[in-house]
Amino acid sequence: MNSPRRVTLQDIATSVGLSVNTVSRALAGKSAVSEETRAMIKAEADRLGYVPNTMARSLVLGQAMTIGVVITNPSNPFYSRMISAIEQRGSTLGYSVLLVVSEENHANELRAVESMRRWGVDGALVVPVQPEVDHWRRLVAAGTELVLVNRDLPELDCDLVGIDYERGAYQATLHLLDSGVERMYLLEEDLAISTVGARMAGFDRALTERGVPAESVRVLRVPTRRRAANTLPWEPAEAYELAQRLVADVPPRSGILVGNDYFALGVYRALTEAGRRVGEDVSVVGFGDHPFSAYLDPGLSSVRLPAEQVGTAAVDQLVARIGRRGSGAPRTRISFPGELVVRGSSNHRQSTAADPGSR
Amino acid sequence: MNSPRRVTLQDIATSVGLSVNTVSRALAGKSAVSEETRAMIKAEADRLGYVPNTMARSLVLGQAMTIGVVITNPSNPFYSRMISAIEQRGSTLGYSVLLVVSEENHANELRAVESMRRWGVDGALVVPVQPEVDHWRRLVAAGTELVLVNRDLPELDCDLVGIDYERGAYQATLHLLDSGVERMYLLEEDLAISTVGARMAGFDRALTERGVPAESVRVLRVPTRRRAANTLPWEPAEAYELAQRLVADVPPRSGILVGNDYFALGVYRALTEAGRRVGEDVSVVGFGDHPFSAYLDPGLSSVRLPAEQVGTAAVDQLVARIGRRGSGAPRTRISFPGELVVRGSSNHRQSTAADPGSR
DNA sequence: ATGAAAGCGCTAACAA
DNA sequence: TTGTTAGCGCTTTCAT
Repeated sequence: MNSPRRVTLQDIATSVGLSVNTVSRALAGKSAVSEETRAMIKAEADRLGYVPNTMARSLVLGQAMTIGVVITNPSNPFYSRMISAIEQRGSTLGYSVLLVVSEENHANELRAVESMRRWGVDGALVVPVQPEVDHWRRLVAAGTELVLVNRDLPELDCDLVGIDYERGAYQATLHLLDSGVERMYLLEEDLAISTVGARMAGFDRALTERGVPAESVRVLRVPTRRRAANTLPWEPAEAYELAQRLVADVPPRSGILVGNDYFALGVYRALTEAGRRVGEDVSVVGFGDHPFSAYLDPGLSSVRLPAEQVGTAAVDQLVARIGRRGSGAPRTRISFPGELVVRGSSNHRQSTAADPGSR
Repeated sequence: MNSPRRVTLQDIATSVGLSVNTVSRALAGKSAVSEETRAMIKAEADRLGYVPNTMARSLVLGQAMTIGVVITNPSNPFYSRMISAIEQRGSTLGYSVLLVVSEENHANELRAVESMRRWGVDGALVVPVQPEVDHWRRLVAAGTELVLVNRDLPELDCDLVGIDYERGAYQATLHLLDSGVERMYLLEEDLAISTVGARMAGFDRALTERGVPAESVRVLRVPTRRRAANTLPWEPAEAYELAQRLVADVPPRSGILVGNDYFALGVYRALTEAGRRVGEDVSVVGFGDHPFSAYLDPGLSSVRLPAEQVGTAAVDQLVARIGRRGSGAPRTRISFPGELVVRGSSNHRQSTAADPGSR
């Protein structure tokens, strides 16, 4: 009933009548062991069910073989897909993943830093909550390699792997204007993060380029207060309420760009309830191409974000950093393009819904 | 530039001119230290920026202070919410989370077991992929406490924390029949997992209870093959294709119960394209109450699943087990009820959409 | 090719 | 109250 003590190198050594050292080298595939002894030792290790103790190994080697992952909100499909990719890529490279969820909460980030330091993780992949950087600096100062993911922290001098939101927003805005939109709205998250700024910049650039007058443009921030402990920070409900108030103002030939597809849900409902038809007199484009977006009616045009690529590249970047520990290599910034997927919500010319197979 | 070596107990000891042991006890809050020395040591620890080395601590204590979490697919909102809850609850109780993502893939589960054993995690929270249990047995035999989450493994004698899907399906089916449905369809995942079986059982129970003739009932399995590496295992696309073929057959006053809300997306589209109106001549009810479900048009009725409660309870159960290590306490099974949320998709009597605020 | 010894950073038993 | 010793399981000198 009671679980037997874990098998150690010592157990194997005793069993085969050799020293711990030899067993260690045999199992590690080092050279200085005769092939027959090695085979013998391996067989015995198997027989006893030996599993190396990572903690002991890490302690002596001084490397944890672990990367810390600090995510704000796994319920965001973008992050959940990223987590999968990170974990898979990490394990391929021999790293385990220590996960901390910040829930957009600073206190949890402090907790994360604490945890990373205690474990002595080799590096951390971080989606930061706030512009504040002190705690991250502390982590870096302690010798942990840090790679920011998706959100940038200008004050922090370290690698970033993310998305080119500026360009994504630029293209999406152009697309809306090209499809005949005359008035533009931008609904954005009310968070002080780089992604929002980038999208706003791209939005502005497109408008300027096309000479859209300022009075035809409105930027609105969707409150991100939480309704309850278990709700998403980006509630469609918030966008819905905001859009409800907006709807009366929104003339035909309007375009609404929203910072994430959840917001589009609220906008759809507000418009539908007001008797407006999305994709006909009002166009909507979102960000993220969430799993549901292709299946809304009409299908939601959205900027698809390559979450897996970001996750994989982030791990690669981090592991590369770990490899050349504290070499002071200049910081790298990788950004992947989003891909605008056009569907019925912004397709004035053709009124049919987009092919769902296209997602 | 180069990161300084980590501060150890030894460093503090040298600095204050005491032994490592005293420093250890002072910092651990043990009794046998005078209050002034303790204060002095603590101050020095702070000054030097001491952070305890968890690995060293775990190695000597023989407990990893870590729980392994094996999840099939974080992109499922149910699991992503659960992951958050698990991580938060775990950290409250002093446990870190080592995450492995199986992606519904057996090979990844084997990898997970390997990883858990190497790290010597104190316990693991597992959403199993397959009925096969050998590898889990191995993990348990190695002394790791195991709690199954959401999906049961009848052959494995260990704790389970999940959802009462049988009852959820039973109630959802009764609800459909009560709203005037005469023909019933069940679209289920094509996976050999307990949740599917439970929902089918609940479905059958309701039908039997109401005396619905067998010829008025059809159960269909939605293929779960993956279209590409980055797609969800539960593609709305699969449900869509299946529903397309089904639509011609589906008479008015039909009810469709689907195993998860993603499937409902495909069903909605198929019905809409065929000119059928969801919630009028065909009712649909899903499972999971995903974030988008309240915002579909009409709102999707769905059985809400308390993911956070499941996650929290699972951690509590696991930690309790860890506390009474190998005491051979009989296995526990906790299941939380789902809550049917009725919206426009199954509300024949009232044709208006449900209040979106209700989610 | 193999073994002995030392030590990673920490805690626990036992002395003093 | 404090210090000494030993050891968690492993790897890495340095001998042999």
